[in-house]
Amino acid sequence: MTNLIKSASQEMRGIIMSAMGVLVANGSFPAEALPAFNIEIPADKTHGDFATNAAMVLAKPLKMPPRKIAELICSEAVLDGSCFSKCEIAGPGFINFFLSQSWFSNVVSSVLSDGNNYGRTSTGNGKKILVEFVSANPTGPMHIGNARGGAIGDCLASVLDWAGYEVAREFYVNDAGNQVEKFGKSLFLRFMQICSAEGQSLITKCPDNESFCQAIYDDAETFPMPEDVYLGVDIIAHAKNYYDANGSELSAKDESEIKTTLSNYALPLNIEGLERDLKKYNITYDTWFRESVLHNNGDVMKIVELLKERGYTYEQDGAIWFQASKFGDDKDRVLVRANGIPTYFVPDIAYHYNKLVTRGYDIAIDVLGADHHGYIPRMRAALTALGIDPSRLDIVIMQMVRLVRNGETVKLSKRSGKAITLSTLLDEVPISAARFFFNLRESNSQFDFDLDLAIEQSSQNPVYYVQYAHARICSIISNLAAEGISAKKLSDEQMNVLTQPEEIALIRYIASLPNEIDTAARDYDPSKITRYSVEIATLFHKFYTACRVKGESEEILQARLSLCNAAKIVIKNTLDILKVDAPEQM
RNA sequence: GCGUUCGUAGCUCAGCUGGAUAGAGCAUUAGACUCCGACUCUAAAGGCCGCAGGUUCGACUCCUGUCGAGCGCACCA
Repeated sequence: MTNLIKSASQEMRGIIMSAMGVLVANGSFPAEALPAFNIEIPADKTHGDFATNAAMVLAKPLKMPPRKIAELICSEAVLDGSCFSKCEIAGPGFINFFLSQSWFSNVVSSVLSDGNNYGRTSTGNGKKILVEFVSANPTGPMHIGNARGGAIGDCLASVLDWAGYEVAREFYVNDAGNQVEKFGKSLFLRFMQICSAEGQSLITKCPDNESFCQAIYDDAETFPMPEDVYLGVDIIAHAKNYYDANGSELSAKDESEIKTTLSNYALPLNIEGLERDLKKYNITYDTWFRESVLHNNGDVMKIVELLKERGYTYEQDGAIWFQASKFGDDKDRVLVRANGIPTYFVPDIAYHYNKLVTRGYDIAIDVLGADHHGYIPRMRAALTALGIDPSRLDIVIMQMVRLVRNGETVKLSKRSGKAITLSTLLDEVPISAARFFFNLRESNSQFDFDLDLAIEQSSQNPVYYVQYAHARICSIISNLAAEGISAKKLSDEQMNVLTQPEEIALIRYIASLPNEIDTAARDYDPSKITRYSVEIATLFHKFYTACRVKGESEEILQARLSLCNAAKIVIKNTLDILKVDAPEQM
């Protein structure tokens, strides 16, 4: 739980505050409330490790030039016994503070003692967060958008865990409602086609299932399908598999029974498939929450009743409406259709009610595709109407992924039967690379997934760059071990020989990991950690070319070996957050 | 039309919720292994931060307008 950047920054604030206290006491500053000032980390390290704009914000109320104020503050700043070695005035009136050598040494020893927990913070204070992501329809395989959602959601959950939240991962299974109806209808139609004379003759022509399914799919004239059903070959395959196992007997039953039977047969298989594919992608969920539960236990209708009781519903054209516009939504929304069936909105409210009230999570996060962003105000409106603080629901929107192959965008369509599935993607692209790639950018920016590039496994994919840094460190350590040299535990004083610019730059960045985790958690942006890992690898590679470990004097060698071990820990920890392998050799 | 996300180097993107001379990677050019892994490193070149106003000591960052792109705007989910 060490965050040396944060504690240094707090120490600096204390120094400035007491300096200003002295100045007020001796009459140099007025006793009135002084404006708030910032402490920041300058991009340019010649401007110190920390800088404050205190003198500049004071200029106006004190009617004094900022540099003059800065001089006064600096003259009263007591650095003895602090982690700072000096402070100076620069530019228009910034006061720049420089960290002492012992601070840097302390960073290395702290990392070594925290080990695989280095970077963890307690910012979340054990708040319970539920992260729901992917939640793909169980009516078909997952596509590339789900792959992005999976990588983002899973890593976001890790980041929050590292930031001290109590995190659970959940998959919401839409195993009820309209799309399941549609699923049953699609299976029914395909099953009847298989049992038809045309289907039977095709079976003799195509003995293996793969070519059979493709043949039916391709021949839309002989085997026509309506617009509003699922057309993918996976549907045909389910129908064919059922047929292979049970024959055509079912086709004599009435339509609704066929639909139910086939749906009950195929849906569990699909859900197992989702679980299997996600596991392959290194994602395991704490819970798989089924929508059907909410229908069966009466929660869905209970929501309608609750909203009615509170007086936020009305009837119009035979439907029951929710006054969403009273709570910031664009317009009112239908809860129960004129035909008596609730819209998807109601079980969704029930689901969020279940998360936040029944199960008592402090915060629920949904990772959703950009095509769902319009749904946020309506869900917040519903929560507000139910007396739940809507800020407890946070939505992470991820923009669409465009798949690029040979420089051309591949049209994504669940219905075409040809969409690239998560499973086939992982056959082509290494899992680590895919996860890393999908977390390289903010979720809220659209990007092109260049299939050729990802498959190529070239060094353009930064995951290899980071992994190489890790392997390189392991190699240094094992080379030294072969000579009988192992790392010793050093005191901070012994570490004070780490003064080269490359060493200092590396240590400084190592020290910022806890901060980085906090901001990634605050912004719900795991891509910050991905970029952090690339940067730490860069700084290590630079250190490596500038500073030798092997062959140096005992004291330098040991200090650098400690630094290598610290860097290794940091790379390993960040890759763990991303669930990317940290290989010892490549 | 309304809402929403976005527009930064030739390309792909950072820029820490207002700070100092706007940063990386790829691509281009020129260099570095008798030495811990060259899957690496050093350097050059590359910019009206979409455009126009405004707010202030100070704007890529905040506000307004405008142009361009993606995504939404069902008694579908």
